[in-house]
Amino acid sequence: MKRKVTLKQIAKELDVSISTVSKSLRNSPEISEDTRQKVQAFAKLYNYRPNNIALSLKNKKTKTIGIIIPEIVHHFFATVISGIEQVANENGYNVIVCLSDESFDKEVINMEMLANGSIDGFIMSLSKETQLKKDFHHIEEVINQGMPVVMFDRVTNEVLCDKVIIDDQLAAYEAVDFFIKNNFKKIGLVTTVDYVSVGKLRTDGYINALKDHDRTADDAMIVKIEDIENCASKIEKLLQEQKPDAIFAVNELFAVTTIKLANKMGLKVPEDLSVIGFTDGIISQFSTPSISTISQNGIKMGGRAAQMLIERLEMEEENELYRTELIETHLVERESTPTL
Amino acid sequence: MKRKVTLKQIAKELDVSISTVSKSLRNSPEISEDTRQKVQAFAKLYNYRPNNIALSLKNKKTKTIGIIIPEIVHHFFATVISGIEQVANENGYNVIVCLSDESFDKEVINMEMLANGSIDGFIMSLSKETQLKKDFHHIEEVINQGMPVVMFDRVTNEVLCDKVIIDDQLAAYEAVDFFIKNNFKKIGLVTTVDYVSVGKLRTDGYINALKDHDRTADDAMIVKIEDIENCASKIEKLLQEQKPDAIFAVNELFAVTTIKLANKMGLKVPEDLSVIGFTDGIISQFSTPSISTISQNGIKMGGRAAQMLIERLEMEEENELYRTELIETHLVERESTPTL
DNA sequence: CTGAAAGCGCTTACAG
DNA sequence: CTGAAAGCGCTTACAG
Repeated sequence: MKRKVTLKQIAKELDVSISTVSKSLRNSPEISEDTRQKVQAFAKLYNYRPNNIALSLKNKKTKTIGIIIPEIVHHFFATVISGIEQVANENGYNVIVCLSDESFDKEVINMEMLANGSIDGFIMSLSKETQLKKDFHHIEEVINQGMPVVMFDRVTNEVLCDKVIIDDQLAAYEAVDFFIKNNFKKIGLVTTVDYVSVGKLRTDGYINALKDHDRTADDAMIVKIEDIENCASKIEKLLQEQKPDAIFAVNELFAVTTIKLANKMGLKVPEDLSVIGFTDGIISQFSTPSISTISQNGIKMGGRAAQMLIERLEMEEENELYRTELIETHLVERESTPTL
Repeated sequence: MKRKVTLKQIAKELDVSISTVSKSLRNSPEISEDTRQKVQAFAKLYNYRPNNIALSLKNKKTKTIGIIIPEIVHHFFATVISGIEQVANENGYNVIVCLSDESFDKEVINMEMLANGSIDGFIMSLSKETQLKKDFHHIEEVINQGMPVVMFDRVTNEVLCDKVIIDDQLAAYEAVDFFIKNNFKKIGLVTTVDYVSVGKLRTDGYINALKDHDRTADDAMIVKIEDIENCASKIEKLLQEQKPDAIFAVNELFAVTTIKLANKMGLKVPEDLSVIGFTDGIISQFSTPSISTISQNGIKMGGRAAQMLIERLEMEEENELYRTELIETHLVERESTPTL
């Protein structure tokens, strides 16, 4: 076992000072060609690499980004991480990932843990519980300490910081508009409870689309789901009692569940019922029928979030001007909507 | 903006030494009740938190685990991370995630980056390219420097370290055995190229199961896929020319693709063709028909890997005795196999 | 051209 | 009971 070698050890072996070794390795012109070469050769031989932790302490920069997301076993969040990773790596940053499990307390604990010097800035998406409580002290505090935060997807207006989102309302509007333009009469909505920010926005988009076409949104056509585990009965009821000819679902899981339930009831998709989901994930692609959906490019979102954070980290002066970037979406037509 | 406060600042404010502050906060009995209280009150007021980086440098422990995986946009790996996270957090560790993107070079770079003091140990699964090249120097080196490594899923015998895997061969054997016992005659295999370790083992399991029942594995019944993008034609050919009544696929994607192709050819699953996949992921659960599969509990795998790593990190003396743990698997019967 | 000193933020053995 | 010193591994302004 050969432990990692330090400047100190090299200095001792070569009988020079630590400063000399350090400068030699950084190619300082202060040092004579001769010793520089000697030191570099030795360092190479022993495979010297500077200790990241020491550098972090010295520079007061860790070159690592903290990511806090509700869940990782969720295709969308996984793609976002992937996007962040890529841009981070290109810029010499690493990422440290913490999961809140949709819990406010875990979100707080994780943020505090990382905020104590482990990272340079955060990229995060709020947990459901945080959105419900509307308590953002932990985030405000971190920002107040001068640590930049970029929020994505599940964001809040109550915190001033950079954000990257899609236009959830518009995207939902377009999905419903598609149904209306194609002569669907009874358009149902399967959405989340209102405190989930993106769910609420998509619900608003649905309602607005109907309004703009002189239809009123009928509460009976709207199912709001709190807990994915127990969504079946509510959706079934909607299908049975209202007999919609189209359903807009605010995520993949709701969409695929709707299709499965429809199948069980003897309804064919898309012949008897058309379905549009949200988030172009693995389920939409591979289920049968494949599901038409609003694309939500997680890779791009993550990439933009990382760029925004890194820009802010490497900015000369502080800048109180925060941006909110929109990632464009579009409707991906697949088998769950008819080809017209 | 109130920057994070340090011991030094507290010491100055309170007109005591840094040592006194440090000891007070750690409740050292060396310090008088009086000053201890004073210091603690002040620290609380200013929300003092020790700097992780400074602690890491001092203790030569970062309390963070490095994870290197081929991809994160892959349900199985996401569940493993989730499992690691949980156990890590319970033990006061954070995780830093790097993706190799199936590339040898990225795997090497990421490992070197993290090995320079950023983490205490690795949990990793080999990239395809690494498995193809069979070059494990980067891993050997890290281990030689005294940094423990735990490999999971895609492992190699050529590196001595702790490992956590499933019995891929046995699991595949059981899937094929299920087919044989239920009187399927023409059992096809959709697998990866041989250099992917888990693919090869599953292929072996398939072959052994047939042999043990006095059947010979017919090469024409086996499709080995290099690149998921171009697998369709090969699978189609198998279905058309060999007319199998059952297919064992070594992952979800192969399984769902097989089913979709079969559907396109007018074959019904499970009536005309039974399919068993591998990895109990989101696709198997939500596709129509839902897919029978060998479960592969990623949460548990990740959890065990984290436990093994943490145990080794917190062990008193070095221990050259490495363990390989098996996570049990079982066949999850769903709609893609007939209920008998 | 080389090296001693100070410092990043902390801990702890030791002196007073 | 308190504090100065040394040290984790590094960098850099400064002295010689």
